[in-house]
Amino acid sequence: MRLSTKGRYAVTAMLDLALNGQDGPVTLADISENQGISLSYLEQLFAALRAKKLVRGVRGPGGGYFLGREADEISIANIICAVDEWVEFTRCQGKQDCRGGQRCLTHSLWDDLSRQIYDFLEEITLADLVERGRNSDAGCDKHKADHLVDEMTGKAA
Amino acid sequence: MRLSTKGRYAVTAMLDLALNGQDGPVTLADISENQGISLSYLEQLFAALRAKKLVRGVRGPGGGYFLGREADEISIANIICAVDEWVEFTRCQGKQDCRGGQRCLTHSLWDDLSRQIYDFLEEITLADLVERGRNSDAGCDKHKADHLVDEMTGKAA
DNA sequence: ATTATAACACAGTAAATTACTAGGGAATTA
DNA sequence: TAATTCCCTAGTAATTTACTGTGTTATAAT
Repeated sequence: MRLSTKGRYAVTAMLDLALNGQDGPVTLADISENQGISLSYLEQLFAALRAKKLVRGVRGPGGGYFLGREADEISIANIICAVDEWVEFTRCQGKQDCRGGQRCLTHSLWDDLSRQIYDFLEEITLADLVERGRNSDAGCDKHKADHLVDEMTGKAA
Repeated sequence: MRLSTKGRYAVTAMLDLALNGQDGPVTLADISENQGISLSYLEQLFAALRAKKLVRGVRGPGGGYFLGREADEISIANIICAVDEWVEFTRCQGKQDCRGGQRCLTHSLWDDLSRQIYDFLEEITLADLVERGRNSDAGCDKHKADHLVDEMTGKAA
């Protein structure tokens, strides 16, 4: 599993579609404006999403993008895998020697963990996130985010 | 949250420590050998792990590294955050305008998701993984199976 | 038909990150 | 004293990220 800012761009863009795609397609220009991502980079990301049928494009004036299927049928794992190109888990899988050594065990453990992370993200759909956003008054909870950052960086005791 | 091969290197290295650090310290040279990571790159990673007190170094002959605390007190999130340097979640946190617009909502949703992923990885400790490895006879079964398949299909001479 | 719109496509590129090499030092043990 | 191992810094090739630029094609409105 791989989770980077590129994956975040894809997820937020798809969220944008899920939120605004009810009445007509959403243009990449809109998403670019909303999310602060360059238009051409979005086109690159959407080429990958399109290839996995996660979005459907409509050309011409009044065109734009729709979700490729219902929001509750699109998992976060789907989105991230589409743009973040799956990386092989371990090195010893193919050629390498793996005669019951330490290396193989740690790699096997990593595979298990990686699988767990994937399963976790597979369970969360775009619809889940949208629904969650509706329930919490959310908006721009800056303090919550700050607190989270503090926790990560070990500043908060 | 950010999850890359760098994070994987750190986690597998820490697993190596957890598995082999029972009777004496483990040298980076050993880990380098076991995991197939360059020594100097490991030193770079361990500088970060050391800074977060996740490992403790012992110099001189017979030296090496110990876990900084018990394996059940070290979460996967701890490890990944140590080496993968936390990235800011959204762009609208500081300066940017955030007047309840679409942008802010999607970013807030991403924050929620990011939080969930963190909490998930915070719950899994090194000890959990080691324990899991002990229960499953694991080892190299997958590779044994692969080899079997290869034999069947005549790939292996 | 013409024109504007927007997806679609591809090439190039600056910046950042990854993973590594090189060359030392400092602490510790034999 | 010598070997070992952590520790530190600087440099760097390869890759990825994120973006710019320049188009072409499909469609809708005029």
